[in-house]
Amino acid sequence: MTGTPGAAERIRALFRAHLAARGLRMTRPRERILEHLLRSRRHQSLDEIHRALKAHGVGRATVFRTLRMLEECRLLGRLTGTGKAARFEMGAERPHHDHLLCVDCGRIVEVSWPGLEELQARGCRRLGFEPLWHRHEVFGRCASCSKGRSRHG
Amino acid sequence: MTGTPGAAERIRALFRAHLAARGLRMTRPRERILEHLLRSRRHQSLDEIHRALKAHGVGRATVFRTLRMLEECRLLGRLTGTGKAARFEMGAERPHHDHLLCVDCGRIVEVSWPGLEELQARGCRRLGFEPLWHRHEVFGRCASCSKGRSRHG
DNA sequence: TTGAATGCAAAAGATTTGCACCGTC
DNA sequence: GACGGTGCAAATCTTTTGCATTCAA
Repeated sequence: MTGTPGAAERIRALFRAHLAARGLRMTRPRERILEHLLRSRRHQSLDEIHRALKAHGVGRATVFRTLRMLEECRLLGRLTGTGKAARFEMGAERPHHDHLLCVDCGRIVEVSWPGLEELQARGCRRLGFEPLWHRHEVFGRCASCSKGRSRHG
Repeated sequence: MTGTPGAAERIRALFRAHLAARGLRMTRPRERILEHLLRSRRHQSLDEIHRALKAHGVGRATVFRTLRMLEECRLLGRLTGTGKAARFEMGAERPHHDHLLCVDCGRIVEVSWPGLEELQARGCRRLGFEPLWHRHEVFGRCASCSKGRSRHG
């Protein structure tokens, strides 16, 4: 689910390194959360992740705190979307990756626009702004919803 | 505070039209909220706007509902930022307008990158995605915070 | 006069923390 | 034993709604 093979290993390693670097431990619940994120579909909310794991005795607070950690080391990205609860996705560290969100059906399409990233980087540089990460969400209608609309008015 | 002179008139007119179009009324509180947004600094939270107007008897719910209306007719934009409460700004209808948010000092810089918008439009078109609006927030360090950092380590 | 609009207060949601107990080094 | 980790439940913070009353057309 994270694209290139080996990406998962890399993410596991990076998270372990992040933990080790500050004297923290890789525990069973943390492992479960990470594995769940690596194997299941993207863009889940905290609540969905918790529901999927509570049968294994993983608490909401632990999910919350683990997600925060993963965000801190930039392995996890957060989407605001149109709704209220934030949604998460692994692999936010890979570059050139934005989102198109369909306001009709809720579908989320991921896009890579390297030219755009470059432009952004250049623009920041010109202002002396040091970019760390970004959030780029385009709201609109996906191909099929757009089609359905123009047909029916 | 909205840039070009005449922009305020235009926004007032558009809001009135939006209300009229659905049989709603321009009332005193709504006017006050709109005027406040037009004259004061951008990027205020619902709470800040309410605090500024409650002395005039404008309630929190009214601010909330009016902001929602302004968002609906795309006269108001919403920033998610890093914190919890959303921040708002008038004039989101003008194109080519993104945000750089300094994670150290909280400063928000507005930028216009027409090339970027164009690239985005082209990319959407290629996918049959019909863009309606977007949110583009770059998190990082502004020039002065960045400078301070490299000096001190 | 009539239906929309308002402010208040409370509900509903989402996020975050305190704490007593558990597990690992 | 010390210290981090955990789940639960409660606290906090934000967003949203119900309702009796007021107001604009």
